[in-house]
Amino acid sequence: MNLAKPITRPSLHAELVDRVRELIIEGTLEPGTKIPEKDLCESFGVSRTPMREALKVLANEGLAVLEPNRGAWVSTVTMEELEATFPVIAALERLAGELACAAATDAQISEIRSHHEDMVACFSTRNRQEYFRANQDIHDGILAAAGNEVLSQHHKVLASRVKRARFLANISDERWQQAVQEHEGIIAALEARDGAELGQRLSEHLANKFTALKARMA
Amino acid sequence: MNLAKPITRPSLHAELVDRVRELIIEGTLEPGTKIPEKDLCESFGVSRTPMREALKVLANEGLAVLEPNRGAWVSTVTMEELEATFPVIAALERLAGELACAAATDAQISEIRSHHEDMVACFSTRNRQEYFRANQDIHDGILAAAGNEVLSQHHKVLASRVKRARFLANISDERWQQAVQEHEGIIAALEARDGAELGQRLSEHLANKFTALKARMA
DNA sequence: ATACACAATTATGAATTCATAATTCAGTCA
DNA sequence: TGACTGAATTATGAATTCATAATTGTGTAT
Repeated sequence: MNLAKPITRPSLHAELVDRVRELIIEGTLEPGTKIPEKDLCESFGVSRTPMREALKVLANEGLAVLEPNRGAWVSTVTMEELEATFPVIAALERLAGELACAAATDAQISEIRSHHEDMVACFSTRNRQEYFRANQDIHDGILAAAGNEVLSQHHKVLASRVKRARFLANISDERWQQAVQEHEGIIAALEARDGAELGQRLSEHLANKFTALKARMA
Repeated sequence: MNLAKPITRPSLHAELVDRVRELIIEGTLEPGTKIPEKDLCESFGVSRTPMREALKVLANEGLAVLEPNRGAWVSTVTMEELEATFPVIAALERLAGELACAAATDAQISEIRSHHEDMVACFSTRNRQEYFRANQDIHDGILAAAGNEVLSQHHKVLASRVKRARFLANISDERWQQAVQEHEGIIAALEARDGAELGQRLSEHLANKFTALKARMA
């Protein structure tokens, strides 16, 4: 018999990991600030036990820092951390590009193209918010098309640490234009299913993004 | 005043994460078996709270699987997981090779060479145990020489998931010989500080290792 | 006022307790 | 014997409690 899927209630701590992670990534909990354990417990209507379990997991992912006897803090985003993180993301995206060219379905590729076209439209109206969403959809789409769950997981963790850097959005129009052009090349390589080329372009795209960021900071 | 470092007692859960992780990696806790929460608590002389916090972290790393209301289990090592994991490790080692060639000190390089020579000696006497240790020292050394903490962390998590596959040790003598030769090339590229070459060789080394493993399994 | 000492308060780490779900086991019936 | 039922036991998830560390607040002396 196989009438229905087994009922699985997600545990509190797993739910909290996702919810609090979101609060950190989208910036409601700001880098460098204390994570108000008690307040969060009250907001979510749970006791301290599952919340503290969740904070340990988030600390392991690098989004929180636990100070002995002083509680949990949202980790800061330092230039040194970004300097170390970008190349790793680039390496993973390079692999994702190579795998995606081999494994993507035509439907996946055309879906990625449609995100690309959305993104270009957002660029023409300089709609930053929606541009970033479309941009992320493209990169997520390539990861998904690569069909490697381990790769996706690690990329997600690393991307979450970078995304919190609000100043990333503070891009010059010149660099913005360049980024859109790089994306044209990325889409072209994907549609040609040229894995080496796509990997190369994705890697360079990340490197350029970081170079621009550093220039902007200095 | 700066007479001494502040005293920091590691929290129980952090200590437990490391200790239980070791039990899983070295195989005392076998893949697919139940993690005896109560017994572990008694062995370590702690209550269930910090142990359960540790298990959540290990589950997040992929070493354990939590089944709702049924406790924690050591995750199994499937061929599908290895198939997904090896390319990611290869991508990270490729990056490590590139960075190491640029950043390694001469002392680090000569230390890696000495591990290499140990390894060759172990090969000549077919000492599997020590060979694997020396082999790991080489790869860890390259990661350390790369000087990228984010890279090291993610490599460590992925490597820990693979290391538990006991059958990895079950290598043919032919493949073993080939692996030693590949290592010669790796050391040569490192000493020449040819990053692209080293990255390429490390990546291929991993790919060959996995190909040999698959052949052995089939 | 300002710096300090010390009590009161609060937050944290970890053990314990409690309700509930899963498992084991004895007893019953075919 | 072997499958089923339901009580007893055990394990799990989560709340609560408790000891201790950190912080805050108040009074005192300079």
